[in-house]
Amino acid sequence: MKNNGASTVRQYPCERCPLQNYPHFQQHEKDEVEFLSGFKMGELVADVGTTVLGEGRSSAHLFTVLSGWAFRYKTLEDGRRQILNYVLPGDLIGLQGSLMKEMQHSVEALSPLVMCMFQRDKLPALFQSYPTIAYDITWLASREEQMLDEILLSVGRRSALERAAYLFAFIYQRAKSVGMVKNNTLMVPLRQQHVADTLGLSIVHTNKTLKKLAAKGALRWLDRGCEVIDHQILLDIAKWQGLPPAPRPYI
Amino acid sequence: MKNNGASTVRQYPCERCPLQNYPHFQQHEKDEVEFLSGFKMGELVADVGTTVLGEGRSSAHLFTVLSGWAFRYKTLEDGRRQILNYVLPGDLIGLQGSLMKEMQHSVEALSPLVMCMFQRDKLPALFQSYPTIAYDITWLASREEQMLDEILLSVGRRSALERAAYLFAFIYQRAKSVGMVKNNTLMVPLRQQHVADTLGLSIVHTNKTLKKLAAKGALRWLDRGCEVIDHQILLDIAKWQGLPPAPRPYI
DNA sequence: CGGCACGTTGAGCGCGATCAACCTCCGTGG
DNA sequence: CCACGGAGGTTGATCGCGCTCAACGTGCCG
Repeated sequence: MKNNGASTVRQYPCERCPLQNYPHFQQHEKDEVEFLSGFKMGELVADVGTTVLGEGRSSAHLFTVLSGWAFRYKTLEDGRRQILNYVLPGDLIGLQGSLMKEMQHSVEALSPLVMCMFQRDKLPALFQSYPTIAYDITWLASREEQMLDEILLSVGRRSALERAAYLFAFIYQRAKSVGMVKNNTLMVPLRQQHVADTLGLSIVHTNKTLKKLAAKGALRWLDRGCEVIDHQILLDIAKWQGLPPAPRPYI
Repeated sequence: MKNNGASTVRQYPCERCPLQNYPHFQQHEKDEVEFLSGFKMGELVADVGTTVLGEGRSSAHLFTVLSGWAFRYKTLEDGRRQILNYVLPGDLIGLQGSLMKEMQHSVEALSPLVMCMFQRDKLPALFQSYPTIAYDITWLASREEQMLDEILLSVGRRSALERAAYLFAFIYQRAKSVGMVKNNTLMVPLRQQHVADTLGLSIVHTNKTLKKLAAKGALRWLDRGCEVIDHQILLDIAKWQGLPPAPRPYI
């Protein structure tokens, strides 16, 4: 929950954007890259625990994550927290804050986070001059909505075990598409409290549910975070067929 | 769940779009209205129970609801259903299907539904020629995401009673902004099964929860659907401050 | 008239919450 | 160097919200 664990640098020019390396991502035309170079203000680096964007604040910026993990969440007045979704490389954050008056959710870093920072004011100009990029932004907003649909289905209608299995299967697939899976294994930098707040469960019951998943050989809980070992078991438990593999844009 | 309860007509020219009448909506410039006139293919009228858009199908169209109620939902393989959100006049449906390969959720009419139908193919042209409308579409997508965030928080972290109260307070506010509230009272055309599938509860428990809300004087359950009487009580029970009132676009 | 959709109510059960210890690890300060 | 405290994880006991089962009521439609 730190607020000052952030600093700005400029290390990656858009022509050598690290996101280019993933086959899942659609590449930009030369003129688009040029425009984006001007749209980009620099990079923001955030430590673990830093609140990148805060509910109620009006965000002056729009970000694309270049590397690292984060999560979006909301809280009720009495402190109950719901994690809405996780943020991985290539994901856009702060769009709501750029379009509406203010953010209605917060974003916190789960690992050291490198973000590409854009100027909110220039968004209308982007829509004017680069309709293909505007289309991509809309696509990304629509994808976020689609993910939320799935998550809501899960929280509303799956049992605790199914829900947990879905969560890790979902994260696994997304992480795989950005090269984070090594040897069919993925390290997920979550505390059990994060898992609980994602699934809408108590910590105690989350702990017991994770033990069951571990007993089935799907994952292993470690010192800090957990390791997804068997993706297929998770899919089976969650009765989920997985994400449709499709190329996706980024900005 | 009918599939054929739909027919097309063309009754409202865009210059006399019925949505113009609501002060909540931002009006279009003349040239935008002209373009939208060409983008619009006609109107689609659907009966109660008609599946307007189906999960897995690729939708050839994009719609704006002109009048009536509908809901978006997803189901698990074994039939468990989760209602994701409700669709009211001014809301856009089918955007996911227009941007991605296929729809990942279904939409069903809750009342006779009149929709303005647009051609999916022309969406890129819209982005090319009318960036302000493109911006509005992105705004609407972002608003849907924002609503889902709230709903997910509710399903994940609120008790049954709070959740039910939130649902009706939320619907009340949205309906009010499109002139559906008369005498501080709103008729909601839902069965208890819809409420249950929205809240992630069983029908039996939903029934008991609604009785409690009725006992507190917040609403009244009728033959077909229910009547929201006291909005403030709902807000109090849900511990919710309500939606920030803001002008919104439509297309 | 039967059949169906929808709502209502009570009984009992179980999933997941809460309470309460206790553990290990680790960073901090004496 | 150790003492201490806090964060995170583990485990058992008990509670209770919400589920399931079951029966019955009502109004509507064929």
